Amino acid sequence: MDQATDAPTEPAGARAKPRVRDAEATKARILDAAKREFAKNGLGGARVDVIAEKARANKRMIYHYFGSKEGLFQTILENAYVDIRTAEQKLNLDHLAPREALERLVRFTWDYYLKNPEFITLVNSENLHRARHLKKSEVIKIVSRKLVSMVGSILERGVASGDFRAGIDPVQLNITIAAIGYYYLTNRFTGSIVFERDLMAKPALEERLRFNIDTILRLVAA
Amino acid sequence: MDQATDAPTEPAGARAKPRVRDAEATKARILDAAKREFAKNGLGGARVDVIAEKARANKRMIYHYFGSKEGLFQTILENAYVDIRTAEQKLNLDHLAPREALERLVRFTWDYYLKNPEFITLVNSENLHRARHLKKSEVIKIVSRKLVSMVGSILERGVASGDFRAGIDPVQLNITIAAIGYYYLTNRFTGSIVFERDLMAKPALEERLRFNIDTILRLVAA
DNA sequence: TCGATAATGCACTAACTGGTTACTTTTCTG
DNA sequence: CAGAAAAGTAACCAGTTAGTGCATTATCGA
Repeated sequence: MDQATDAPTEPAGARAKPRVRDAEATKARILDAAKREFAKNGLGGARVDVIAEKARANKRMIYHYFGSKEGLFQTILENAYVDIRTAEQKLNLDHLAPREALERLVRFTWDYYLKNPEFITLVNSENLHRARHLKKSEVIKIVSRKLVSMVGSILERGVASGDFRAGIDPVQLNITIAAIGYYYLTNRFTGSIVFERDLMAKPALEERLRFNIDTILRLVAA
Repeated sequence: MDQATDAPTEPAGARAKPRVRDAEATKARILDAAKREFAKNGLGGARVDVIAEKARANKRMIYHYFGSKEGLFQTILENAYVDIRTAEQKLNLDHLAPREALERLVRFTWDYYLKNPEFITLVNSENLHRARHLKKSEVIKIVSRKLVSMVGSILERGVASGDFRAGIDPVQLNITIAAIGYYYLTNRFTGSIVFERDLMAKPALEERLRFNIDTILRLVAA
């Protein structure tokens, strides 16, 4: 998706000819534009014409490559999940002390949501549609299992080292780690009104991250 | 909204004449139908014609009473917030021991989300629209302050009694209590796929509530 | 009982929406 | 270099959408 495809109008360094037509680049531009549009307006609110325009592509191309608006959404959603799960795996937490590993995971989850706000909105949109698209995906389950087992092994190591208490369900912990960051950020607009403070101000964000790390460490502490 | 208005075609007990025309009842039916539709499909996805039909009212009535689709949404959103905040105030937690009071609040929040799933979806929809409608509301701030001060006083009492540690921000605690329930329920569809278990099965719900109470009590414990 | 007012219904529209048909242009292969 | 295949375009379509103009009907106070 973010491969180094040349802009279609300028010549590449290696290739002599400028590719005026570049299927991969067009596809990538469509996916990028669509991710933004779906994130901004949801599946129902996003407009195919707008996506085509922002992708500097013809609407027909969207139907050529992705079949339908929903097909496009499904691709983007699947990519979004694979992206975050891949990034998590790269954290390499196995060689860290259990408490340190858990803190890193909480911090990563928070930072990822902050830097990729479209992930949250896409997931929200998918849940509004009762996970209709995700149901069809097989790759989701595979990458998700890795996350659960990752948290599971941190918990195990923590129990063995005496840092964590026993009997904690990795899935519940996983959900909680996601929840305390996700909720804060997805509801940042209503939250800022309800609590009468700018939840997205830098000090507020830093305070929340500290609070979240604290919450999780207290939750697992022996 | 849920006042005992007579169905427009049947005679009331006290009133002799059947009110063929009943502005309040029509309004109430529109609000009820709209709440369901907006919750099911979001602001963008909801259809005014469908709302009118389900409310057994003419579409013209919606524009007569609420001005626009967005005006209708705003009314429903405001009502939704007032409803939950009112229910919270009725909990009367002041005379309970701090730990007991906090557990009750976590339990109430969870139960409320479970019984009123449309609240979550309405809030999600409003955040997709950057709280455009909530911004215009004044009553929201008033009812929200009561919630924050309620949690604040539980915390104070807990610190005084030696049950809770000092220095916890009531707003952060509030957000966390909401988050651990809200996230689980709003993402129940994708969550059930990602974690390969039915998150809405009765034992799963009970387990989650127990886990959430535990999370909050450990978070505040001295 | 009458007339003002509020409630209601029908038919309409202008703009939009996802999706398609028919066509042109570029690229690649033998 | 021919011509097939792939990439790309513009105009269009049928169905939908929020919103309205206007006539009608019920209610209620005087």
